[in-house]
Order: sequence, then structure tokens, then C-alpha cells
Amino acid sequence: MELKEAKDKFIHTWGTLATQWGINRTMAQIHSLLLLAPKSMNADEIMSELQISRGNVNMNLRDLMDWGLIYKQLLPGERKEYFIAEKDIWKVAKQIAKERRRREIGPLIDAMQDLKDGIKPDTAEKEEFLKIVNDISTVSVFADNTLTSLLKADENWLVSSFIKVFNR
Amino acid sequence: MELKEAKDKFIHTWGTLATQWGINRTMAQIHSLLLLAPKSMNADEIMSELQISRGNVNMNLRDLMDWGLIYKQLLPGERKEYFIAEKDIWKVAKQIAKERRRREIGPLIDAMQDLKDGIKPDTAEKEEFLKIVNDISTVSVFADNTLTSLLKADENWLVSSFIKVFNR
DNA sequence: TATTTTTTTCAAAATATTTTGAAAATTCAA
DNA sequence: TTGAATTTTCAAAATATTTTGAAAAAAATA
Repeated sequence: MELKEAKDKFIHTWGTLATQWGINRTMAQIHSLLLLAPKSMNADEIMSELQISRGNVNMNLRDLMDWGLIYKQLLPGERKEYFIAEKDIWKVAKQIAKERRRREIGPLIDAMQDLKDGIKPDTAEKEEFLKIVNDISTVSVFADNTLTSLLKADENWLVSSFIKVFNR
Repeated sequence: MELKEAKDKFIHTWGTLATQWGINRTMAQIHSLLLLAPKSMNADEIMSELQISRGNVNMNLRDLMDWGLIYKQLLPGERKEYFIAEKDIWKVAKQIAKERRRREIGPLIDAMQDLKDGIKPDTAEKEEFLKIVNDISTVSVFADNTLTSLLKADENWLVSSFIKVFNR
């Protein structure tokens, strides 16, 4: 397997997997292209490399910046904007985890809180309902706190603390 | 807010959030309906409650069983199959985490391994490429192991071990 | 300021996913 | 067995999401 072939396979695989986890294919492909690129790239280069439209490239570059996975780079003497990916994979993993926590756990906590606030446990049925809502609330707050604690720590601490926990 | 209203809001919210995390709306709605139901329900009851087709109900009930979130219950004297949700929210959370680990992390580990196996580091460029592949491999194996260890433990151990880790 | 380059927006088109519903397969009782 | 009840399948329809590309906006230059 030659390098070009391997890189294409990497980009394709990353794009396919992404759809399994709620991220769109193009965003993942642009991300992996930049991850493998030795230099920063501009919109035109990404367009021609992945054969996609300018609008699509622009929209996904902005999303990737929102996710904190790529940075804009302004090169002196260049009008065009260049983009470069965060290459530290631990940071990438942390950013992804952080964003997914925000998107997936946050709204769940809020929704359960609204239900708790909006209903009084004045019948047995309502109590039963609130029991479930409370349980979900507890579990999601727990998951949120756990992830938050992990993400605050730096990566070395992260690794070593897990080794400590799971080796005892 | 009355009970019926709160339950509908719960089902609706669960369905909407699910789409954010790669689970389809109907599957989430059926799950929440069964989670809140005092008794097990059959396909016809689910159809009329959620106003969806028989095929859709059938397909999603099977998916929910695959996820280990609901169980089939055969009632004596009844021809129809009844379904009941796992009510222990810790178990539910564990099942969801387990399934997502399998779907999201597993394929990533396999893909990186294929790339590692398929390419020789005989040029500087290839070495650089393999560095990234290796990093992703390491992080995803780490995440996989961490989750696996957590999921093997029972929930009390889970809670207390996290408290230990994060309080020191 | 006017002109050119680059980025952004967004309605329409293309693509992907989900849902339907009727037919086929399966299960169960007599 | 047969026949009725129930579940499953899957092609077509409906819906949702993504992508395009041209026009508008913004930014840089002269």
C-alpha cells in the first residue's frame, strides 16, 4: 500500500465512521485531510482535493473551528485564509469529548430539570414518573461531572490516574 | 403540568435528543413510552399511542432488543408479544455506553490497525503518516479499555471509584 | 473611492434516511 | 393438517439532511 492510497483510505474511513457518530461525512473528511496535510490548506485546495463545492467547504470549516479541531492561519502576503488541524491527538480526543458532552448530555439534564420543576408529586402515578425523571437526572449529572473532571485534567494526569484506578 | 402532558413532553424530548446522538427518533420514542409504561405493551398499543406504522414499530422493537434496552415478555394465554423496558437507569446507561463503544470505537481501532499493517515506514513521509495513525490507535484503544473496565464494574463500585479518583 | 478578491449565505437540487403498508412468512390452536 | 392471528420483510413513498452554486456581503488593494 502506497502513501497516497493509505491517506485516501484514512480520509474515506474517517468520513464513513463519522456518520455513525452523528458527525457529517464531509466535516470528517476535511478534518482528516487537514490532519494528514503537512502544511495548512486554503478553501480552493480543499475543494479540489475532495471534489466538493465552495459552500460546503466553507460551512464545514466553520463547524470544525467551532469544534476546536482546526485553526485559521493568516499567512503574510496571502489574501486567502489557510487552515491547519490540531495535531495533538489527545487534544483532539478531548475536544471531541468536550463538544459531545455539551451537545448530548447538557440538553438531557436541562430537560429533566424542567420536568422536575413542572410537576408536583401529589399522586402515586406522578411520584412514579418523577422517580424515573430523577434517576435519569442523577445518571446524566454524574456522567457530565465525570467527563468534566476528566477533561479539566491534563492528559498525563488523565492517563496515569486511569492506570492507577484500573490496576488496583 | 399534568401527568399526561409531562409524559408526552418526556417522550417528545427523548425522541428529539436521540437524533442528536445518532439514534433514530422513533426508536427513542418507543423506548421512552415503554420506560414510562406501568405495564408491558404490545405492538398494536404502541402503534396507536405513537401513531406510527406496524413495520416501523416492529423494526424499532427489534433494534431496542439488540441494544438490550427492552425485553420481550410472553404473557400466558396471550398470542401477542408484549414488551417491557429495563427500568434500572444505571443498567440502561451502561447498555447504551456499551453499545456505543462497540459501534463507535471498535471500527476505528480496526481501521487504524489495517493501516498500520498495510504500510511500511520506509520513507519520512510514511513515518509521519504512521505517527498519526498510531496516535489515534493509542487513544482509541485507551478509550475502549477505560470504558470496558468501567462497564465491567457494578454501579456502586463505579460511583465510589470515581469519587475516590476525583476527590484526591 | 472604485475595483478585485475572497468569504459567506441560502434557496433549490441531490442524496440519504426513515416510514409506510401490503404481501409473505411464521406461529399457534384446533 | 388447516386457518386465523401475529410478526416480519422490503419496495416505494415520505421526510430529513447534505450539497451545490450563484448571488450577496465583506475584506483587501489600488
